Amino acid sequence: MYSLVDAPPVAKRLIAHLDMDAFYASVELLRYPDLRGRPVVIGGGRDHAPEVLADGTRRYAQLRSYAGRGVITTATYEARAFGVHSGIGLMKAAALAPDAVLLPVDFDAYRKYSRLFKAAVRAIAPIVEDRGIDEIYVDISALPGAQADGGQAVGRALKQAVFATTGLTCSIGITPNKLLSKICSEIDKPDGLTLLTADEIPQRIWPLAARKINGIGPKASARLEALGIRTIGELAAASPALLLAEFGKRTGAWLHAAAHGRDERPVVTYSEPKSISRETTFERDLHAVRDKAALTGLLNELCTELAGDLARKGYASKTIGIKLRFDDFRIVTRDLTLPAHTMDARGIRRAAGACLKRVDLTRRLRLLGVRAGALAKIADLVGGAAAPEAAHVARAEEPTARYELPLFADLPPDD
DNA sequence: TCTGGGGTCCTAGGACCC
DNA sequence: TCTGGGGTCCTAGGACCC
Repeated sequence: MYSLVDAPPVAKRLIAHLDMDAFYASVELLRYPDLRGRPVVIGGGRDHAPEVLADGTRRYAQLRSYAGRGVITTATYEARAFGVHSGIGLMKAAALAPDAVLLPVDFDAYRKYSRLFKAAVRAIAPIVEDRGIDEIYVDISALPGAQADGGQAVGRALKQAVFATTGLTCSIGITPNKLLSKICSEIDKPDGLTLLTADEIPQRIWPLAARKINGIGPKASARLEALGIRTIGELAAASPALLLAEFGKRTGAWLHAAAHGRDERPVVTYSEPKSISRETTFERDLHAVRDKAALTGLLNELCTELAGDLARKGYASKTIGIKLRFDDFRIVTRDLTLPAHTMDARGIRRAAGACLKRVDLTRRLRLLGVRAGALAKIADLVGGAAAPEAAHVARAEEPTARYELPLFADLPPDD
């Protein structure tokens, strides 16, 4: 038998969630420091970049001058004071804050700063899980000194390193798991550092809205509200039987565990992509017959871009799908599993065309997308003995001469 | 003048096989 | 003739996240 008294202390998990503050907007402020302190929103197309005047000063586009279908990607905290936030349409935002500055999105710049801040973190704490361009989870359990102060010093060091490398602030939550850390990183935004232990859950987590739990979205929170459950504490107090009856076995059990702050998911440092896609919303709604040429051109473009993405990332796809959004916002998807993996624009285009034929295209379209799923690394496919499917890879060089493009045709006019 | 683009995961039914 | 089930793949839709 082991003696519990003599056993070495078991290291508790300490997980950090690091979230960059108003990331895109903050990157833009590095470039345009004269905008600091002003309401600024990022979004829309390419046509509202600042204009440099003869005297070297810049003239920025104002939100009131925007016309189009874009949404806000990020807003500075000054802009958020007007009630504008990510996700809302720029037209609607213009009504709320007409004088706010509007800047176009520049993903290349954001990706650059994303790489920089993640590298700064990894230099201190190598176990990092990517959660998109502006946030990460970090397992700091085994870092020197972390157990002694619950991660306080490590958290400060991470913030300091991120700021030193990028000039940007972030907010960090440090708790025993990802679920709680995600909640805590938001508590003291911007530039916050929030530590929480399991025994503090009732006082600090339970008063929060159930919607704060990552995974409870608008639908689930509405269903909870219908049950009289608004806070995480009320969710924790709800009978498991009720949750199971309302949400099913899996989701019901998860809701109960989450409300009690239980989450054993590890920090995952690498995962293979499951799908790669391209989609575009048109400037105006298009009709399959009347706008056939435009739609065909856009589809070809999307397929070509998708093939480029696959090639660049080194993947081939066995399941090609399309996504359509109609003028009434209804979304339809179709997909097709191929006999062999492909990475060829023509092969993708052919499969997308076959998918498209299975959709009623009477209504006008707002969005068109193409997706490549069931991915395999090209190296695994064409590689050595461990690649039984090698013979079935459709190469880009393969002739596809017989293929023609009968898309968006053979349809009755709608008016 | 509503509502982007790129993802993941889950559910559920039918086909097909054992 | 009826009854039974498990497992996997494919497809479509939906919730949710950044």
